[in-house]
Amino acid sequence: MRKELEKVYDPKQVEDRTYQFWLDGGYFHAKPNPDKKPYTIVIPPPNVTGQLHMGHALDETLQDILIRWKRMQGYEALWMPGTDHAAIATEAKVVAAMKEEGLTKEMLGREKFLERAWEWKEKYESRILSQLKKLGSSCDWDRLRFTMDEGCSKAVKEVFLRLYDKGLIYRGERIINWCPHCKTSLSDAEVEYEEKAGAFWHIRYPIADGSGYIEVATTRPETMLGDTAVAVHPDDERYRQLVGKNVILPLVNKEIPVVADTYVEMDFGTGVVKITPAHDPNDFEVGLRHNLPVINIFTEDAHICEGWGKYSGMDRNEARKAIVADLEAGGYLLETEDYKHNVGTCYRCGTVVEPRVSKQWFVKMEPLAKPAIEAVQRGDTRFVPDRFDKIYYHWLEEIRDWCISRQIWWGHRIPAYYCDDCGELVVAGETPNTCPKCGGSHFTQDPDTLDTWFSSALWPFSTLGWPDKTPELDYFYPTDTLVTGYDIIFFWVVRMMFSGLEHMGAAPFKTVLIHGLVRDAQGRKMSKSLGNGIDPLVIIDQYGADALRFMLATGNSPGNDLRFSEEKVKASRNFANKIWNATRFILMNLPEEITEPSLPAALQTEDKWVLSKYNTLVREVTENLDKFELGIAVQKLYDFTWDIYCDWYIELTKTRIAAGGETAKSAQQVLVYVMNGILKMLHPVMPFITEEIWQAIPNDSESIMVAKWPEYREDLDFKAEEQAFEKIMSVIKAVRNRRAEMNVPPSKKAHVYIATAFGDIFRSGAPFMERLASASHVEVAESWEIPGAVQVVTDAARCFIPMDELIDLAKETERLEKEKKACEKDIAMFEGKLSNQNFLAKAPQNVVEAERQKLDKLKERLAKIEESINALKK
RNA sequence: GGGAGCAUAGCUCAGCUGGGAGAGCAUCUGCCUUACAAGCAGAGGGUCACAGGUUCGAGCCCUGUUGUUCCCACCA
Repeated sequence: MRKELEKVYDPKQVEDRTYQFWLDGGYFHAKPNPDKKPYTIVIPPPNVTGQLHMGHALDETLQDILIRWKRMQGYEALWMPGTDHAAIATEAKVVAAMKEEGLTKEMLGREKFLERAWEWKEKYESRILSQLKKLGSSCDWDRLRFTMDEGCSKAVKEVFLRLYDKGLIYRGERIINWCPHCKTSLSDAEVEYEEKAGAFWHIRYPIADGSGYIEVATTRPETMLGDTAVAVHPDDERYRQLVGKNVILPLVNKEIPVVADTYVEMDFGTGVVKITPAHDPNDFEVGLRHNLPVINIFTEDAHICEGWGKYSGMDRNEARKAIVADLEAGGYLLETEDYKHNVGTCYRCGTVVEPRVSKQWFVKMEPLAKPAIEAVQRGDTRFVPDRFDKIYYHWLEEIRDWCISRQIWWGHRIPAYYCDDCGELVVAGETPNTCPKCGGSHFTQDPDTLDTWFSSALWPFSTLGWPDKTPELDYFYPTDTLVTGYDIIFFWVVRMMFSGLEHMGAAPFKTVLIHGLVRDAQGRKMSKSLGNGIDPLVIIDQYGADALRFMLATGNSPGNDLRFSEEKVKASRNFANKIWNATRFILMNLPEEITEPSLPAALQTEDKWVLSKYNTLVREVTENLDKFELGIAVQKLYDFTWDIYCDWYIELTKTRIAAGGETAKSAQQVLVYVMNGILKMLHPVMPFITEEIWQAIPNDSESIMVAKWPEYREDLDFKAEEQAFEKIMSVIKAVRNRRAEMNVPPSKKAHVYIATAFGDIFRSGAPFMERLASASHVEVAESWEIPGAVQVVTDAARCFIPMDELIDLAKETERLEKEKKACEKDIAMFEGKLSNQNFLAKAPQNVVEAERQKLDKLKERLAKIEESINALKK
């Protein structure tokens, strides 16, 4: 007995059960298989801090579409899953949670803190994994990884040692970006610049010899405590005589020199810059050039250090106010102008970053960046859309050394050790036994951890077992497609590229498919602070995962942002229901003997029409997917399924099914065959409903997941039948149109007389016209003379519908005259084109031929309209 | 300061290598036609931002302009 389907598709009754069915079947698992070609995607590992948001939903949907499609095409398709420890973000969350209990990191100590962090990880990792499963993601869960698991940690350590040995990792005192809230250094990529309203304070610095003063303009008066010079441009006539003299630093009452440096722009501000090497990256450089002292005035949380009198202990904002007030009181403040400027903020917490001089670990980027640029230039890796390669190049060309050490506890600890006796630095995989310098035997490990992106950079090979030589690494690397948003090209894509090239000798992926951001209905970025985020799980609960996935995949093109709209989800849900009901129709009276999707020996015209259309669809959808045009592929599937298959073909089969016998059976076979193919092609986008239906109709595999992707078949190319059947369709459409214009209800049937040169085609199509064009009876002849009938004209036929009571002869003539005019206008356009010698000479032959055919059809139609007008006049 | 994207129906967006402008939603009309009212059959609605150019032919290619969004950049 076949399964009965409910009247309305209910995702809730299907999704979890179906997902479990797939897990039980082991369909997600991939392993090295010499008989198959590999296809690999590594997941951008979601952070263990968070939960699934719409951006993830989009990212995972695209990946799942690709991986399911390739799996069906016969590839050994591996989707490598995992999560990211998200160093700073997670640590901040754990600290915040501890704060509620009145605890701090220091109170707990490193070890206890890490225990808590691991507990956090377990809890939130399992949450996000279950959310990924709700979406239908077909990840190989047996291979689940975590950036801090044993294997990934081993890879991280190995990479650090290798780069250090090559001289590509070094430790140095530099000015770096410091987040006073997270209390750690940040890399350049982790700083976001925001335009903020500020002020430009003009301050008088008296010249030490009493000869007057010099006017300095600054946006950061509070840092003046750390000033160690004032700089002017060497060519600046105004200040030339002051270079080499000293000025007195107000409030501090200390003499500092005036130096000349080309860094200063003469025509900006006053042309005089105060130099604070400890708290500004440019000033730091100037300081190096002029051998200026570096005076750090801030604590790690951006409060003024001890030793600055009443300012000590103030945070930087309080200090600014106090210092400005004191400058004013002392007569040093000349002017305050409003000023907008870019301020660096921490990408995790939004706090204004404080440049700070400190000892950090760095990766030397130039030698790594070069091969990464070349790999894309060579075409080893391709961005889709390709405009992103410019962004990629630009960033790598401008790249500065990467600060990789972080002053937090949650993360990979830096494998560097310092001798307790002599301070000697030893970089090693584990604590050294003896100091190579002094022979001491006690060491302290560097307290810092690595940038979270240091481990994600290795993700495409660390997850496959590197540094060990595993069969997986050999088989699945390089991976095929990386799917990610443009917002993390710098953080992640770039770093995976140079890491893969450096350590594996090959770029980590062939294609980088870039998608945009998911925005809200008003086009705003979804964010926590705006509270406009939409929880994918709520949408799944309401409309089903398939509807959400379909919505995310459709009407979207690579690299572009996508606006989330519940309306579109509803439309997708309706589509799911449409397929569901089409299946119910198939099953309603499907004979038991049809047990597999195969075509009947004898095909009728409409069968060939639908099969030929279907065949084209197969070819196009596959081509679109090959080109990563997922949105277009999905749109075509939608159009075919709804319009061609449901609205036309199913309706056409009804007369045959009602008739019963062989004709019914063959229609049902075609119905099953085409539905089978539609389901396969829709499966990557709508995995749940397609599996559920697959199990209910005749199929050829135990799960649609492992069904074979449809292929184009020469023998299903029926161009002639397509054209023939479209003649019938045009008449049906024209009659419907006419009736609708006249407000004739479908229940009012009418005779239709068809005058045509294609008698056979129309005679065979008569039953369809009866059913679909409300014809009580159809008669076909070469010509008819039926006075007073409503006339409908296509290029292939004239139709007469005797509805005397409805017809207004004058109006009918007027309408036909209008049609005639429109037709003549079109003809004139094509004739113009086809009489243009240039067009004939230069346009491709097939285009000319196509235009000629269109013209011929129009002429046919015009002739028929004229006949009809003449008939009316009689 | 440099770079990029976008501008197409009332709204949200497709439109593949240039060949007579599309979808969903919304609006209007008529239908409970035994798969589906989450549906069916129809209709209206567009100077494809603007100005030039290339071409037999431009929504698509080139140049410029305007509007808008974003990325990058050390003008204190």
